[in-house]
Amino acid sequence: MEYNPRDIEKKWKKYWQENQTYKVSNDSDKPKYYVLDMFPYPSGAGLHVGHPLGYIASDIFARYKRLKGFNVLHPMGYDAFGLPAEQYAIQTGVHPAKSTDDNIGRYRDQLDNLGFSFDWSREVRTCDPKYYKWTQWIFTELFHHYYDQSANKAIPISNLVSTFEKEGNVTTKAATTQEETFSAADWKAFSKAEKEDTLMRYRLAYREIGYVNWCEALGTVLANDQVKDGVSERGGYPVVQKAMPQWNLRTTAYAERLLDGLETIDWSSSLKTIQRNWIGRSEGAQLFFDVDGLAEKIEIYTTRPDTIFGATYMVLAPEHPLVEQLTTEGQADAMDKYLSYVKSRSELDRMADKQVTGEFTGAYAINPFTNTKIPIWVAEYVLIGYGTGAIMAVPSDDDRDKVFAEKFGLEIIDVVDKTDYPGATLSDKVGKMINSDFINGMEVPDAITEVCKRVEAMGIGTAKVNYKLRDAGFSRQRYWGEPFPIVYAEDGTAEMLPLEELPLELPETDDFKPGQGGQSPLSRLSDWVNSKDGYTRETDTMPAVAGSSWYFLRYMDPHNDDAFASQDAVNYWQDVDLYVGGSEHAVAHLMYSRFWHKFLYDKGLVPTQEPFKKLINQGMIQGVIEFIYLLKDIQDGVNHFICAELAKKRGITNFARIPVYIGYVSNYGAANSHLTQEGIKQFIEWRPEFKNAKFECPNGIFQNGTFTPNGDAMDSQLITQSEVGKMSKRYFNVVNPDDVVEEYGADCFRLFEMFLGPIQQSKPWDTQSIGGVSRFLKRFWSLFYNQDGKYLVNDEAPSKDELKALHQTIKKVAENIERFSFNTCVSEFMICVNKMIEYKCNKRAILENLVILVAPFAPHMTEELWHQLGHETSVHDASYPDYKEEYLKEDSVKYPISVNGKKRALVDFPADFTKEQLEKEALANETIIKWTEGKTVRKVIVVPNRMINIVVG
RNA sequence: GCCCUGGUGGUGGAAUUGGUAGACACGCAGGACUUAAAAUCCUGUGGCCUUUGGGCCGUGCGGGUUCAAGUCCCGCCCGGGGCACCA
Repeated sequence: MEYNPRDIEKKWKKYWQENQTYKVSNDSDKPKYYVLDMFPYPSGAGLHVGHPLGYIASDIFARYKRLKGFNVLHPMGYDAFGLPAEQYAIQTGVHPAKSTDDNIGRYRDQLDNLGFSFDWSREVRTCDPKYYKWTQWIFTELFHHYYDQSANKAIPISNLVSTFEKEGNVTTKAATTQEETFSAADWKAFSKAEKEDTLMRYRLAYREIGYVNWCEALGTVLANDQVKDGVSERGGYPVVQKAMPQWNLRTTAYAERLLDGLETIDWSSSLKTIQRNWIGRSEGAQLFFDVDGLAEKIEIYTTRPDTIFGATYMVLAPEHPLVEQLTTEGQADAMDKYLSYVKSRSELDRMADKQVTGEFTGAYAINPFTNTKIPIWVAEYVLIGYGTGAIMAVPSDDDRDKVFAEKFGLEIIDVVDKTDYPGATLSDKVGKMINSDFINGMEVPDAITEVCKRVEAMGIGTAKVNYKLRDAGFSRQRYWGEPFPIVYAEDGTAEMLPLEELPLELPETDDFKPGQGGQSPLSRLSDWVNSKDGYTRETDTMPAVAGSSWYFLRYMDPHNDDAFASQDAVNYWQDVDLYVGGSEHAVAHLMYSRFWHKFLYDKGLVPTQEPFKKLINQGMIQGVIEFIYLLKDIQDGVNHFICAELAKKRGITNFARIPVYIGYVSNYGAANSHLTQEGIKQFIEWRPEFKNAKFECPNGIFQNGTFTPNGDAMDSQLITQSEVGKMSKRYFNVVNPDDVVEEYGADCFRLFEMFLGPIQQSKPWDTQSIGGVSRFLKRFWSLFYNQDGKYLVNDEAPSKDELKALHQTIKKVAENIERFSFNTCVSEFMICVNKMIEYKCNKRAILENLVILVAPFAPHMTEELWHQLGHETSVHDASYPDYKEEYLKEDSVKYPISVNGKKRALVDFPADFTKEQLEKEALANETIIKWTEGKTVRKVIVVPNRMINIVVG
């Protein structure tokens, strides 16, 4: 029998499907293990070879765990709501549901082609009403809860209402934007709308006026990344901030727990760091400065209260509400001028060139500790969105304040002596306090504590923790997303739909363009919007992160219509043991998921605080982009392409780089990648506008269908410029895994992707070495069948060497899988198969085990071989072999013997030699004597089973 | 600027706790089989020197610790990613 991957793979895929080999039960005595992939957004481009990298790794791991006796949950689904489908609908009129469904079909075929062990009976799609019913429900639950900082968890809002009825809001410690206090009597006197407004400031899902990027010309609201330099990325139309009521999630309530939780999970340090930076916790003090001659106080936030004696001026953000009031008559003109200058600067300008700018208000504040008058300035380096939008400036201990003070000639008082800390920078919190009254001589950390105490005693402020993390904007003015399960009463108060009325289904429409004034397309559907007597519906929809924030829980019990998942299912599967996905989701998806999960934990609906115990980021597989050079000067109306090599030689730089479909390029990715005549013809057929163009190569010119060589060149060689970059439709460099599978088989594809290198590393796609992996599979097969198709497997007893090679492989492969080093697993297989070929070993006792070891990597081929070995059940239901130490024992050990750290000899010694014997024999070795002769042996280091080092002097 | 990563042959990469640097594969060179090619198999393959015994150098650069450093410490350089007036 010959190794024919096409037939074998087809055969076993069918078998697995018919036998439901990968169906997983929630009812099992085995320990559970949950392996999850980040589910894909089904884009129109389909899967490229980069997508499966992580899926293959997780599939190998899932299959390995299964062989090790675990009940493994390994599901897959689709993140199916999203903007691309909606944009496609606007362009083509194809309903997003239809295009999404088509794309999913295509994805499914591609995934099936690779032999994954997904339990497809558990598939979820975020756009399925049966699924988003529960996305909507969790949202309503967020609405019905507030975050109680005393209990440190989410509590039903009804509890808060009873507290307000009894005590007002003075006793409650909650995550809220409510600043004014009120008594029980006040509360009772509030109107319904006032009460609702107040509660809104406590809810975990709340509505508030927010700002969106409104583009009048496009008639739509744009996402932040669609706005560049104050204009729309597409078309370059002006974009303004437009106020709109928006739903938000109070993510900030969980900031501390989101930060602390990172300590408990096994994620890469870089990922944790990104999340930590994003949360951006800082400890400091919030305090008030009096204004000279005015009743107003300025509230500031500082992480360095210890430096308050060096606070010689204050700065307000240009948008600060007190700016106008504080500006004196004499400064009014100057201030107006400054504020309009600031307005003229876009976000990008401000980031790009950090000029030191500012203007004096004319007013003075009183430093509460020195009681001196200090000037109040306005400057754009202070941001309204962080802290309180105002700072006390300490030019001696803050770089920005220092630069500012130097430019405007403001006083600088040194307050921290850092002479004991050479190398410490200005921002390091170290040093001894000077010029600082009662804290003089204290170390910085002690001084911070001391000043905080004093601030609180004086009643001018409190110690406070601040976060960079912002609440999550949750409204999108789009069609293709989850509708909010909300109706508004005539007085504008929001009411959540009860569970019985969920899901609130997305209404049908065929017009996906934005509605009036940037509203969602849903706003046009007045029958739907005006739901029942005077109530109107929310027309915005949820963002794509909504559905992906909890999908991993739905897989546990995907068809449950009474709960997002049953408590039995959730308690059995608990959490995700291994999560594999790209690091581009480092912030949004992973932060929201953790937040939702913690909320569900507070409600007692999930048993763990963190959803993803271990997370692996797979690297990106990049593509090679092939460019040809088109000269920008058109002569005689003819486009002129020039070989990249010629351009370089002649120093030509005035060209446009035109990406070419990589299928036309010969030696794709190599230094001499080029277009032959055939390639140029294909290119012209693809881009007919270049039909008459001239293609100039060093060896001739191609034009109008013919190649005119200089000299005797047979074919054109238009060198293309190769560049590593994203694999993307727009660079025409997407490689479809189906094509690779067609040529080499899925098993080979899987093995090859793993063999490329460590899973976390990014690398360009290069099939040059796929032949090595393909050869390995054929060699493996050749242990079972010879070239004439004769079955070779026998029942002879394995030799010592064979057993040793096998058990070494068992040990190494298992260890390598456990540490996600899949590339080295493939190497180990190769080493083992090479040895077995050398030993001419066709013994069942060896091969049977080897088949199981390879099964997670090459599931189809091993299934065939397993059945050829006479088994009736699937190899994927076998048990992983245990390695036995006894087979690995060596009679002798090869010792490198070094003299002064340099290896001089390699000698076999019996494995049971003692240290003394080893030392004696090493010193007696002929080669070693040559190096030690005439010198004194000072020391001999013997590490049993490792090496011997002789120190001479 | 700050934080996180990584830097090893012609190439992808290996070396798990400091203990034989370059496993495994690609590529290349030579050979076998063949009329020939493909496929397959075998041998060699870090650089330099060499009297063919071997020697010297070598993991981005410069120092250090150690009997021993790709691995640990200090100071740089370069690539990738994140954050970026965060008080």
